[in-house]
Amino acid sequence: MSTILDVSKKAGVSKSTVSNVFNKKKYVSDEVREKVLQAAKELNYYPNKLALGLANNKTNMIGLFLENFGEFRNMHHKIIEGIAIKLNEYNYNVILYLDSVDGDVSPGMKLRAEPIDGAIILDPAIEDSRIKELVSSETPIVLVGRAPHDYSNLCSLDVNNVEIAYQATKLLIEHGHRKIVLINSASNLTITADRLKGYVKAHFEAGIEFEPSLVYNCNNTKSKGRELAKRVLESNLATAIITESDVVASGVYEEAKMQGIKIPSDLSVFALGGTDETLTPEVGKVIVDYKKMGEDAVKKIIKIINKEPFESNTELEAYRMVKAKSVARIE
Amino acid sequence: MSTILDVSKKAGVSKSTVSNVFNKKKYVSDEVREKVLQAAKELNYYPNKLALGLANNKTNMIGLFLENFGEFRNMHHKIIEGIAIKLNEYNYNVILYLDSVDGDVSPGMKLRAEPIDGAIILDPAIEDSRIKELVSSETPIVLVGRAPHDYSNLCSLDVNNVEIAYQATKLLIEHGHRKIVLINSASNLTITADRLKGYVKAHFEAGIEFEPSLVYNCNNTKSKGRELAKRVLESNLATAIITESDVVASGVYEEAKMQGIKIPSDLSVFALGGTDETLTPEVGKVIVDYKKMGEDAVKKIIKIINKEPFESNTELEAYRMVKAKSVARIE
DNA sequence: TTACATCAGAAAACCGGTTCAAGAAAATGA
DNA sequence: TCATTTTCTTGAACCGGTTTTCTGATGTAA
Repeated sequence: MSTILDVSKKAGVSKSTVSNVFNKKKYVSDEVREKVLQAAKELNYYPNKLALGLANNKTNMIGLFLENFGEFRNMHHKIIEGIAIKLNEYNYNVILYLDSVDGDVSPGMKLRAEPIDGAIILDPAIEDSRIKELVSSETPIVLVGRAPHDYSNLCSLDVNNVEIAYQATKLLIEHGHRKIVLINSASNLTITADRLKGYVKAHFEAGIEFEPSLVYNCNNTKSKGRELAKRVLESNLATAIITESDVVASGVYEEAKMQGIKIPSDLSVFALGGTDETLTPEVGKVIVDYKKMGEDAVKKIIKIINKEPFESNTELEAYRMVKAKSVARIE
Repeated sequence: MSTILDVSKKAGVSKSTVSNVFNKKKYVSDEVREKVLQAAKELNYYPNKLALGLANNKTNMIGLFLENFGEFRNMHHKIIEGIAIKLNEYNYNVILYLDSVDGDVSPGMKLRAEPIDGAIILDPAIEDSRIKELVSSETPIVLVGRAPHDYSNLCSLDVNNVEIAYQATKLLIEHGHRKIVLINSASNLTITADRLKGYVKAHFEAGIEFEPSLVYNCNNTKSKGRELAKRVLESNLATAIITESDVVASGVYEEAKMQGIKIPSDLSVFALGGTDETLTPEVGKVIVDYKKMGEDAVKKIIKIINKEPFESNTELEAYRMVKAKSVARIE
């Protein structure tokens, strides 16, 4: 690769002049400009992005942080899609970071001086080392999900998960269910706390005692969902299962089929988060527009970077509830 | 953010000594090392990645290039997933680039001096400006898909799309079909040429004349697939449709439903590429393990970067054919 | 005691850009 | 014609690291 120095030599001018030709910050005579452009063209010159980033303290890169569970979920795919496409419009690129929420950082090894102008963090955890580190390096941050309490000043956007879990639980209770298992998300996430809150609230309002042993945690994978479903179904203690996503719900479906349990006649199922993928019978669920969430996250981070005014906490309406054939009335 | 200079001052040593403490390239006395580590800790110091990249000519970033059609397909999601997770194992990150295949580059504007150690390019086109530019900047490259002819020396990996299209077409011919529409991928892609080749070959072998008007091109989206399906179904000229993906197939399904056309009794459908998403009736298709493709692409690019020996062109077996209920015998 | 390695650490050059202060040449004014 | 301003261009410093070269202090052998 040729450098600005190569161009300047070839054109017989100084580095600064070449820089001025490209950045148009100072007036350069037509004659000199032509020489420089010609030289640049012949040498196939493009300014090195690292050097640009170092000099300008700006990289036009946004970090997207998601935890590495060995597989992505549909939700992640859609958010990545929304973010990447939207960032492209703003002439930014996205860097994916698959970091652990509770990783420890030793000096000089794992680095948090990343070449990014801002960070979008998915699945914020209650104790989240990623947030801690990025805050300490003063990187602009947008959280997709609720902020943990010690960082409630951070910019975030989310659907109202308390409300969603509340509505889902209420729906099942209204259908006569009393033993409702909740297969919640991973226990360290803020969303998990919110969902539990809604679940408990619905029970409380209906005068049903909250039974902690009916609540499980699951790190979002189909196999883990299936494993939990197996335990639940074998113990025969529930008439309904609320799952944290449609992926986990499909694990429940599979396990139910194995055990000859019919949905919804023997068991009702409801998924708290999902995309528009289909199961048979169609599972009742809350469909969230994750692509839009990603797009909105981008709009926010760009505003923060450009120091424009922005709404600190946005509650998205980007979801709708599907009351489908997987929920039956009992008694 | 504190810099190496801040640390060196605080520890009362020179920049180079701090660098040596972290890189362990030269012996530093225990006493001095302790002082430096202490200072670094107090200042919460991490080396700046841009500066590292500039000095070392190595960023540990890989560019993933995909074209921006406004939406990703399942295939893209899975490949991104495989690439991101695998790269993480090698301690690399991935940067997404949503560039146009035929974009033009003006000096100083669009840049191709990206901070990446290598590039993985999806959906290579027959005339592909991304490849051209990256080759000219001597970036290590892996193509996911077949290389265009003028770049046949590039490293690539792909399933055998000629064979897949051939088998699919043959299957339909064996079921008695004579008017088989091919809704192929976008006309500028190498995969499109390969699929057409297989389609033509099967016709030739069966002694059926190839009819160009039965071949359509489609840029991979459901809506475009549906639009084409409408034209095909209204003209009533086919007994079978081969689509380039299950996404397009689902567009065909929707349109068929609208027009009261029954699959497979009125129309057989076969998808050339897809993931394990389900349609009803299950569509006959070739399921490709795109996640594995992504992983293999990573292994290759890492080998190239590390100058280890590697296989230049890999034909993946990461697919299987599903002969499902969407294909019926006619006559 | 002198001669010569050895060694820890400092200083300076470099990676490839931007930017600021300053200088030379041209243009303007008196 | 000379002083002053304006216009264009340059050199040097800077961004934050690494690496090569250099220096001064110590250790060892003759």
